[in-house]
Amino acid sequence: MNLSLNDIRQKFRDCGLKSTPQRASIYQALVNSTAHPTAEDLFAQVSPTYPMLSLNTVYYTLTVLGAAGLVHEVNIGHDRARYDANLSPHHHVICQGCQDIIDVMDSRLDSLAPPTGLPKDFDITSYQVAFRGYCGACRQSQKSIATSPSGQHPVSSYRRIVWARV
Amino acid sequence: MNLSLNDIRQKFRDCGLKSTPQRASIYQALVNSTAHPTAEDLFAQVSPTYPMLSLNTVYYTLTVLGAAGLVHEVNIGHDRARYDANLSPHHHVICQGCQDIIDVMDSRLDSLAPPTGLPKDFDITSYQVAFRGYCGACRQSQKSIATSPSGQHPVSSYRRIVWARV
DNA sequence: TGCTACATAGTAATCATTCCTAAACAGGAA
DNA sequence: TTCCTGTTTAGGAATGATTACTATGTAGCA
Repeated sequence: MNLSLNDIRQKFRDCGLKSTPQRASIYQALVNSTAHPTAEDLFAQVSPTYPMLSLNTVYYTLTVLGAAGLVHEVNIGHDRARYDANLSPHHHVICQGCQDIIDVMDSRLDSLAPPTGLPKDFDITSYQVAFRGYCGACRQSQKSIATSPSGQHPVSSYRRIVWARV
Repeated sequence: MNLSLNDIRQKFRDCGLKSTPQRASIYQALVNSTAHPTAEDLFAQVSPTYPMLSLNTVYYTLTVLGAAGLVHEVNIGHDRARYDANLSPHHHVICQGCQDIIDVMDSRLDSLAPPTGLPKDFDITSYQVAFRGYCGACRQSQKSIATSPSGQHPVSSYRRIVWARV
């Protein structure tokens, strides 16, 4: 996207939000990213400019921006929250290896019929398609694990078994 | 579904899993539920029968069953993991009020075209549609908040602002 | 310029989940 | 049937993301 700080100040004003340097920087970092960063990612990105910045503030800012509708939380798992300032309708492709998220804007996905068999009084407000799979790099490393000479399945390391999320 | 403990023992054997009473009970509780319970829910459900059961065991069991492909994790947010033993292809409707999840089996959703604009070497293995909205009960309570005489927006309580997940 | 409510930062608390360890047990071998 | 071995279980401790609390700072309005 690439909004200037001035654009952002204006946007905040339009939404009735106070504009502070920290808040603007956090939002700018998010708007200018397509990587769906975590709170920690944003913190790391903005920290050099605002060394006193608290991770707490990042969380608070994301909450406020979320309530204002400027930011969405992206669900790819229960582990940690990732954020997105892309407000145009879109969907996601998630690599199950590196957990990278790629935006998908495919108009064919924008008009799915509401599902059948729901309780009558259920009110659908939005939907999203999450595609899962493996990016090129992760397919490579998968293959090398599958054919590794040891044949040792990585499951042995206690708990960290990864399975296909649904 | 309603599998007997014997069916389950057989299923475990087929998958090369040891069958223990705890494991079978946890799996049975999950298979017989459509509520997509959390680990804690399952723990609460099985605990009366096995008072010594540890929540730890529930997590370990879910991990093992997941690796065996008998169980899937359902993502509706980053907060806590919910589980599903329904292996037939299906999608979900999530109430943003009570966080209830309803299974949707609508064959029209089972053959979406792969999205355009992906890197060539990305390998899509599955996808899922998540519909969001509000169930009848939650629509009612929403309405009563919106028209409440105080007009107080619930945002005031510090951090717990809930916004539409994407 | 001064006031006031909201924002920030620091620290502490919370809570789901994972890790570690010793004891118990399932399932195959003798 | 009994024994052995590796897996499973339970308990307690640790981790890590997120939230809560609180004092101080500051944006934006009068």
